[in-house]
Amino acid sequence: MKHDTRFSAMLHLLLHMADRNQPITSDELARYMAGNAAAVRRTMAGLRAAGIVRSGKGHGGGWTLGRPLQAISLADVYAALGTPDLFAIGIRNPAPSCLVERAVNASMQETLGEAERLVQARLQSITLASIAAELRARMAKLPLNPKEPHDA
Amino acid sequence: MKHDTRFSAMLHLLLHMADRNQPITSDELARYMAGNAAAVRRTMAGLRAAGIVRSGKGHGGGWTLGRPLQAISLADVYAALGTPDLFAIGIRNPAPSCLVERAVNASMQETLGEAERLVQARLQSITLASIAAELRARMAKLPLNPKEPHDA
DNA sequence: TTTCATGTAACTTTATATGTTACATGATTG
DNA sequence: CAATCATGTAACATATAAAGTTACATGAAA
Repeated sequence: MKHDTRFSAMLHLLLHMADRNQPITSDELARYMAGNAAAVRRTMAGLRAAGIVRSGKGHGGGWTLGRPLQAISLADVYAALGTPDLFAIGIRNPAPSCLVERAVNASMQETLGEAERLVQARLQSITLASIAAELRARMAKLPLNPKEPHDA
Repeated sequence: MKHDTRFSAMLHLLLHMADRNQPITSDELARYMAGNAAAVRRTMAGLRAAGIVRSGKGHGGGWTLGRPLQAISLADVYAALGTPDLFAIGIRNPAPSCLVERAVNASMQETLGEAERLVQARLQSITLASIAAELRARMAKLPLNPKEPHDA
């Protein structure tokens, strides 16, 4: 089954936007994710509606963050995308009259529901700032590069 | 995103097979799940390879359970289907050179991985016998009622 | 007024489960 | 043995949704 990669892509782009004081155009964002500018605008539209990003037209236009990284949880981003289906598997008939099938549905829904709540709780607890912090920690461990002094 | 309903469908069919001493034909199973006999055979093929079901040709042929309900965990069934993708969402680029994207991937994989382990543990702990037991408990609560037909 | 960039609609492409058709294989029964 | 039944499997069609693509209108900046 084909994956929905919008969530992953948006997180990536948001972090790049945070790294920049200037607005970034859809074209440049599309290059970051090896994708298409129209698709960027289409997907980002939900984030704009949620106040996560802002967009500007014309010269000097493009996309900027709508609020600081620590005020954007992964759950915010996920919800802004319309809360896409989390699972690739699902029940075949949601309202069967067959009691056997109802029992199967109940069992699956219990398990998947619990997993979904776990994911939701995790997404709420992680902000873009957390990921940025982890990113900085990783970069500190890399071999010397011109920008950073050596560390432990 | 379209759901993969094979897991749900197979659980349903397996429980019906347990209710019957006789083999059930693909045609009848297809009616249970409002589906197609060839699709039943195709999907059930994996379960047969795993020893969960047996099939017989010709007169009196059809599908029977390969072992008792308590010896079939939901994880067995899931694995027999080829361990289909659990999540509808995924990372856009599994091996990016961009460090930002790597950090995003790591974060998502951590969360989804944990949820997947939870689901896997649950599926291992639930057997078809557990579901059948819950089903019997539900039926005991119903008003007395002669047999009901199945729906489509 | 020219240029740049978004906003959005419409269409195409792609991937995958599922539906469908067809026929070979093999088992049972008369 | 021959007819019938049911699976085994291949091949192709369909449906759906993300993602790619194209086109053009809108609006802002220089």
